[in-house]
Amino acid sequence: MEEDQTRRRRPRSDGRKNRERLLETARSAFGSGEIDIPLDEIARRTGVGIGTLYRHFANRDALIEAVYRDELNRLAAAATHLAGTQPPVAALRAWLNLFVDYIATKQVIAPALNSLLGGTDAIYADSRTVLTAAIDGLVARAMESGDIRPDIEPVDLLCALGGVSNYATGPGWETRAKRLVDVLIAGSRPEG
Amino acid sequence: MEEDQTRRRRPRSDGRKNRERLLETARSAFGSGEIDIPLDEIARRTGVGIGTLYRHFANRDALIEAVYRDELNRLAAAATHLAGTQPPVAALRAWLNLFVDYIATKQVIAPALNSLLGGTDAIYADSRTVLTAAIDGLVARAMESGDIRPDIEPVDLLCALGGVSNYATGPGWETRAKRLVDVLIAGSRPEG
DNA sequence: TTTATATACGGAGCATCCATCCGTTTAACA
DNA sequence: TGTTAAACGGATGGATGCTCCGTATATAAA
Repeated sequence: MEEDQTRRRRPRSDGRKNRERLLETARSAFGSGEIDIPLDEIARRTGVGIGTLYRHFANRDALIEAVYRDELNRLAAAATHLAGTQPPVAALRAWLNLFVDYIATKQVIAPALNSLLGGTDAIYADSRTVLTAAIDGLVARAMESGDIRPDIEPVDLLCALGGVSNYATGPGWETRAKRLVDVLIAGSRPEG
Repeated sequence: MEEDQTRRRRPRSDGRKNRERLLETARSAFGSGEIDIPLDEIARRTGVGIGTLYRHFANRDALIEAVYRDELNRLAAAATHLAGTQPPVAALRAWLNLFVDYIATKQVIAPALNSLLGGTDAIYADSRTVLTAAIDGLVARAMESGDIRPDIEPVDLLCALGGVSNYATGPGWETRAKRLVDVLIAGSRPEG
């Protein structure tokens, strides 16, 4: 009794629930610094089998992506809001600082930035679109107003900040990253 | 028959030779893009046992470090040379571009930048010293001449470039990194 | 309510890779 | 040439990612 492909059986309740519980376990583990926690351990803490984890998330990156998808969306929303309430350069600066804060609190995102900013991994395609759209919009606005050179590649600003976050660990990290925001913006102004 | 510790038996010829051959295999593999090649495979291609590889190199990072130690030294020497023959900012710019070239040709160095620029790994202590001394010297010179703000952390420039190299892959990569060199230098000039 | 079946579950098990250990071999030195 | 420190090699253990498939169950139809 094969129905039309478009009309599918409703997702099973236990499936949705386990997915949510896995996400919650991962979020908690990542948030407390256990960025290298084995996937088996996440499954164990959730109280499900490893097979269940893999049915919901194809691999580690997919899990990370799912954990941070919401927050990335919020970051993107902040860009829209800033663009509507602040002058171009101020908005860009504020958002870049937000980006630094975001990485600072979500350390697990740093390794994932690889796939997020530059990778070809299809898993991150959506999040990448969201993130690049945010920075592109802010930079484009600043270019139109003439405050930023027109030959800047917006994503490179994020790459640079990601580099400092990735390579420079330790206490002074955030300060250095925010100083780099200043340098980047100053260096992106039109010459002369 | 314990001699003085300072007078030791000469290193065995097969030992030195195998070490060199392992380095050569690794250099060749890394250079052709096989940056994730298993250590077993490097041993196999060299025609030695895995135990031999590990006697010469404590782990993967140690091997990478050995492969690139010479070239890092050459990069550092270039900094000294540039400092002696060019005005401060020109020297800094030229060296940062060299740094980009260096990463571009030795892609394996990108993952290793982690330990190199910011890690606490003792293996990289020497190379890190060499590299930071090079950039510190160039930046200090430009600060003295008043061409660069005094609050810049020199290594952060390398971190930023490393970020672009790490996250932004693909054909246009080098161009983007070199444009970032311009942005970084422009943004590092004194305000006003 | 009963039945049929798509969907989800669980975890044993395979594959990969890093790193160690230890019995055997060999080059250096007297 | 004999002694011995140094090097060899690969079996092995441990960690982790991911798959496979028999079992269980929620959902929808009868």
